[in-house]
Amino acid sequence: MARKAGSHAEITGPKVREAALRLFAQYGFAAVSMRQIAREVGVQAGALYTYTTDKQALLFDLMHDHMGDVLAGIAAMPDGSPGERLEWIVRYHIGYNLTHKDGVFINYMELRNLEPENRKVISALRRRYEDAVEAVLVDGQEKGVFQIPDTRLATMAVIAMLNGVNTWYREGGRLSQDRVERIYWNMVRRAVKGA
Amino acid sequence: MARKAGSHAEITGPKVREAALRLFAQYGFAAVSMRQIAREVGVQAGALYTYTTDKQALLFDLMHDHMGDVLAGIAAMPDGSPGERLEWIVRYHIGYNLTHKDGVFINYMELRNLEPENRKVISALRRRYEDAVEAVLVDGQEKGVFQIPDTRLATMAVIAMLNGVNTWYREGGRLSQDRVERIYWNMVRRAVKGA
DNA sequence: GTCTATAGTACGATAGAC
DNA sequence: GTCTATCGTACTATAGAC
Repeated sequence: MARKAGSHAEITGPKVREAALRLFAQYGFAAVSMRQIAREVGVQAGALYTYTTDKQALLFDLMHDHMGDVLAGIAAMPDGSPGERLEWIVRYHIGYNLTHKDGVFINYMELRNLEPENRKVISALRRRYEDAVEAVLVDGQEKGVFQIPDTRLATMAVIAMLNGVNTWYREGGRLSQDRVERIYWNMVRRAVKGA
Repeated sequence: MARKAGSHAEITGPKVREAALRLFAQYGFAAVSMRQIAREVGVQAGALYTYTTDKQALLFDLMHDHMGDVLAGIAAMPDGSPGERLEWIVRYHIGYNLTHKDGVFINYMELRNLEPENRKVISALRRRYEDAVEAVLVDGQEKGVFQIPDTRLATMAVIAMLNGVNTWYREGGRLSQDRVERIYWNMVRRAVKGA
């Protein structure tokens, strides 16, 4: 116990990632120093480079893993009618975002701090998520249960609307998460149905 | 002409602000140095401090002026029915955002880089904008032309949806700005009306 | 109003000891 | 695997000359 130096690979690795995720989300990638991350973890700055080749790779790995998680989640969408699947997406998106605030925040704030090749990778993953949402809208449109003038715009509109929840929702606030999900589903449902 | 040093207060001041706005929007406040701004303007770094007390004040002034402009715009909303006013807001919001991309971007990305007191000021101005939008929803609700389960959530949902346009809209792309405004108004209209 | 020069600090990353 | 020490660089902001 309490030794100052030793081998802690299984513990330190995840701690570095957790600290970086939290600090990047709070202050922004450019504003956070490697020394600051190290202090949070409880090691010296040099020790971080056992776990990441450099600061850029640390950011990219966090964003990449986040998108993998998001995509695995939406791939598990149950079968059902277009309406049922769209409601599932609304709830999944809000629920996931509220339980992974830091990852969500970084993934849409720090794209510009990725080097071009890394940015391409993350953008492509994000695009896959958008396509999964749009596929449900297209299906509903073809089946005649949705009336959507432009499924691409509707996709972007729905995602932006749902992302907005993270900017104001506070646990223990005026509305429960379930109530928020219901209200948003109500608005989305009406927006994609005929007038 | 071509003198290296001289008095250019009327020219340099605005140039500093324009350069800072553009660079902060592109790379983020924390990632941009005063030297970088100076290089863009064509002066030495020290000369910037004639126009701003420090980097923080430069950011705050840009954000503050942006919000003043936004609020002056929405204060000029014409009279009309709730539906007419909401349509006006949709078009104003999209149009303003697309013609002031950098200011919009900074104002919602750089809040966390403001010192606490400055942040309070900007947050209060943003809140005034939200309140102006909500007032229209409340009016329509009271007049029975809107059916909205929660006007505050609907306000946040509408604003988030409209903000999303800036993330994907490209001039000369698939859709004209007017077409985008129509489609978004169509979705908003349906979202706030009864099913 | 702008310049040059600089004080004082912090940064990312690496080398070598343990 | 982590430490200490450090290289080379960059930063914000200020002082004083012009």
